[in-house]
Amino acid sequence: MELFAPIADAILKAFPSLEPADLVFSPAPKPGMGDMALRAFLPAKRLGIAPPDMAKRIADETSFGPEVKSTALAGPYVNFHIDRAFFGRRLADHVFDMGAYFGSGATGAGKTALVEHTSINPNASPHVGRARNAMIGDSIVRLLRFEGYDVSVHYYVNDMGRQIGLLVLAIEEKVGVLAEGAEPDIRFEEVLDAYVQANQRAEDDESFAAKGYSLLARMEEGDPETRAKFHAVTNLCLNGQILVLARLGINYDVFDRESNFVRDPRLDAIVAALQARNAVFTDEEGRLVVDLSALGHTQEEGRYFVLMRANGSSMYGYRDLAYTIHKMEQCADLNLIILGEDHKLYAQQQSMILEAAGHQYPEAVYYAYIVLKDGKMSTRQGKVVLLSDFLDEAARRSAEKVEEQCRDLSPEERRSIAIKVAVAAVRFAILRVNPNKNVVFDWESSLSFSGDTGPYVQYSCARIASILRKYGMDVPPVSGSFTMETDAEWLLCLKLSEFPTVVQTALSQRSCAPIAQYVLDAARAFTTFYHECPVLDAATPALRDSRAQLCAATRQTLRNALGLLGIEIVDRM
RNA sequence: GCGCCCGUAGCUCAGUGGAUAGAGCGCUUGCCUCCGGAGCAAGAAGUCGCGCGUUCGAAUCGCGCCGGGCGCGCCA
Repeated sequence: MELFAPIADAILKAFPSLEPADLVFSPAPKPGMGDMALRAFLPAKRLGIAPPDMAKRIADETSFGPEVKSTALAGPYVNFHIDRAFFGRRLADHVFDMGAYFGSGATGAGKTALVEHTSINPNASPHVGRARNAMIGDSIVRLLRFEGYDVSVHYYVNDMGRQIGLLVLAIEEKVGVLAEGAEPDIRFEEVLDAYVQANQRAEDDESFAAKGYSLLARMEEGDPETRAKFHAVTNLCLNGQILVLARLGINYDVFDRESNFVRDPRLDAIVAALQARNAVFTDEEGRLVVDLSALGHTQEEGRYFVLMRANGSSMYGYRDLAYTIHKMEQCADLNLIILGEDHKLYAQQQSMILEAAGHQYPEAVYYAYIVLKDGKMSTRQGKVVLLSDFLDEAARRSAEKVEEQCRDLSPEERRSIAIKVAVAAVRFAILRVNPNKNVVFDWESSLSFSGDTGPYVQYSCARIASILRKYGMDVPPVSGSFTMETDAEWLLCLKLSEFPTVVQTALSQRSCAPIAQYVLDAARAFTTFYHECPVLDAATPALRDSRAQLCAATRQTLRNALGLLGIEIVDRM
């Protein structure tokens, strides 16, 4: 919010050639130096004078209102001593007015967005590496919705391919022939083992691998019996995956099946467009190959992109072209896809091919992998930490804590709290790091409940709830006066006022990591306030009311910010 | 080899041109008759990978190295 708009307006009145964006306010390095500072660099550039001179002119030539008590020059900075209570009142009013929307810039109002994320192969229980995609995607979805976008969340179900063919064979050997409409007699949790075994066997046994290919070929021809087998297996896996992801609060609107895009008529137009550019050829072994150098690709690496095998079956990347066109047709405003960094070249190739045919590729958001201490995870090799195991352990640990802290609550209430705390620990641990950094997975640090963690922030909220319970009303009355005595109160105010800016930063970076960082800063600012400023035992009733309002404003801000991360606040924990 | 990403305290990470580079974990020392100790206060710990440049000013921008991750024609 423009907390300092009254000050900015006064300066703009004195210097009409300045733009509002030139006036950047920030906290002073130390409260003793001032309540907040204005940097003179941008205004100085605008007026073509030296920053220290600009600072002096602003201080001298602006007629400030009574909310400015004094100014002090410090080189290129103007430090302000202001009426803190005036701005505290302004901040609290604004937060209460906006409520659940405090922080939103409403930049998506009237717009639609389509986000594809997760899109795990339906072959086994998801591991925590895959979950990074889902959590990043889900948080971006929450951010876009907060900004007012009408968002549709898509999950691409890769229900084709050799891997699935092999899995079908392996499961049939285990439980008998898969028939149309019948549920396979195998639990979701057992599929990972079957998948690992199937891949191992395909490596060792050529005839088994060949059977996988021929099953895939029948699938692609549209053979109804084969389709039923594939669907039986992929549905089992997809349903299992959705349940695990739902535990993290991650949900989807649309499931798009790859098998629906096999013989898509739109693909013919693409090949025609490539032919017109002389960018596609059939190689000596009969494969249909795109030569991207004809489309402006300059490197030798990634120059060739195979669309179809010699036996006439299509590659994943071919079917994906049709799917992308399908998505783009549905949403013009903002079309995002969350991809692992290993897909960068692939996405570039897809983009070039589509552009050659007059289409566009979505805006890609990349993330680096979560790796184990001894290398990357691999579902195919069974070298994974399963998301469900990870969540179970997080829930077990938080339940232990809640048991000892909340004995007066019912078992159901305690369970609900324990789950929220576990989700907070897991989501926060993943989301707080910059997505393009590798994360080395470590059970202890990602399940920690103390320090820079989601539960630490929830704990601040629980303390606020506790104070407000004793204070006696949910939201303190908005009264005309506001009282503020300490630096801690003021610094908390400043921190809360930064939230809308942080949301815009996250939006432009397409990352919720700044939100996570912000939430920690805000919780720390609150904790300092909490220790230095008694609320219920405040010296005067006016101070007590003001501090209670600050508590409520903090809780609203934390609730909104944590919501973007998919973390719920709790009143008890 | 080529392309993209990363390199900041012992460890995990913030800090996308501005005041003395900040947190957490771990370590040392204190703090629960005091609104919740999942917490707080204090201390020790840094050639911001290395070098050269741009700038009044660089952890931040450019170039070159070094180290790590990912990718580079019939996997998805």
